[in-house]
Amino acid sequence: MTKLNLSEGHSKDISGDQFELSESMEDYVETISQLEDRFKTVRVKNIARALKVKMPSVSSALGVLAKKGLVKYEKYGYVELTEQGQGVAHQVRKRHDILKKFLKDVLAVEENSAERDSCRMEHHISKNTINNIIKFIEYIDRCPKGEKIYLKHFHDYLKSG
Amino acid sequence: MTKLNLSEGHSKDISGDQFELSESMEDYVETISQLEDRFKTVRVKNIARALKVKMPSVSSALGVLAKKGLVKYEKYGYVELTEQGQGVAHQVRKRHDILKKFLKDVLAVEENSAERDSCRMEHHISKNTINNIIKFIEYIDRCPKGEKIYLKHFHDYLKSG
DNA sequence: TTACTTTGTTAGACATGTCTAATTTATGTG
DNA sequence: CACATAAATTAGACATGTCTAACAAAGTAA
Repeated sequence: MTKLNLSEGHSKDISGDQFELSESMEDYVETISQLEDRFKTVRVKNIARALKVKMPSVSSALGVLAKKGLVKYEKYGYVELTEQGQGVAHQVRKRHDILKKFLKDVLAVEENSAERDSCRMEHHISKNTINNIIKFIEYIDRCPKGEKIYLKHFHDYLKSG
Repeated sequence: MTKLNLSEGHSKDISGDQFELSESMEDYVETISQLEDRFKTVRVKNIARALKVKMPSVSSALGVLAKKGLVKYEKYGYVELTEQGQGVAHQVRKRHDILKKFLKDVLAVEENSAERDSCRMEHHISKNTINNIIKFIEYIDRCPKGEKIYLKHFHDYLKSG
């Protein structure tokens, strides 16, 4: 099970709606953030490959994100998220991770579907709903054991019918 | 609580992906279906108002949907879903209703957010995930009482913190 | 039938986001 | 240094889906 830092106090500001980013732009920010984590230096080519788009699409997106102040970006150079960009990325990734954890651990959706669905749904989920999902996971994790047993029953039920 | 027909055997074919409809086109089909239910005769103007778009957008969408064989549509006349269109509508609405019920009854998301979120997420949820959600609701509805009590505890926990 | 109102369509602009093809910049090797 | 290769950009096409403005059809009422 993926470890999630649910106690970090992100009950607010998890939806990242103060930047009015399109689904597509959220994906770029999220991907850049993941690449920064993995490789320390990020280039147009890497983003393109990760998102399965061509390089001109990335160039164009970086223009938009730079104008919004979310990436630092000099032509032909490396790509970096600004502080604000990192903030947005954090929110988006958190939504993604929570959703995925929920799908896997509670609804017993298998890895592939959970990843695909959380990728797509993360852009369309409200603050309220994400917060309740966080609470749900917290609740199950914290409560003595009854909840986990019932969850286990459910997962068995899924298999046996 | 909304009554949902979960026993009708829609474990398959709930995602409606055999028509490759865009989010937007799914919304049109869903809305037309709802209007047919409510008013028996559907016109461009009604669709426009329901979806908060202008009439030319509806005209254009109807052209696309007619070409795909999902609506019957003669210029200046009434709009009707074909059999296929009704099939798609049924799938989309089912996804919507299940999602909304889940958000409300399990996660205790309040009506407005639940409606908004299910509207947006319904387009991005896989067959697998929807099926597990259906099973989850079934499970809770059918099991003696333990599960409902834990759900109640969770909802209390949400309020009290 | 004629005039008025409502409804709907067409034409064309615009925004977003993608792509290919052509060009430019950067980089590495002799 | 000079040239080949890889990486990135620009220019421009295309698809989707929206809008406004202008026009056309249908319905209503004298």
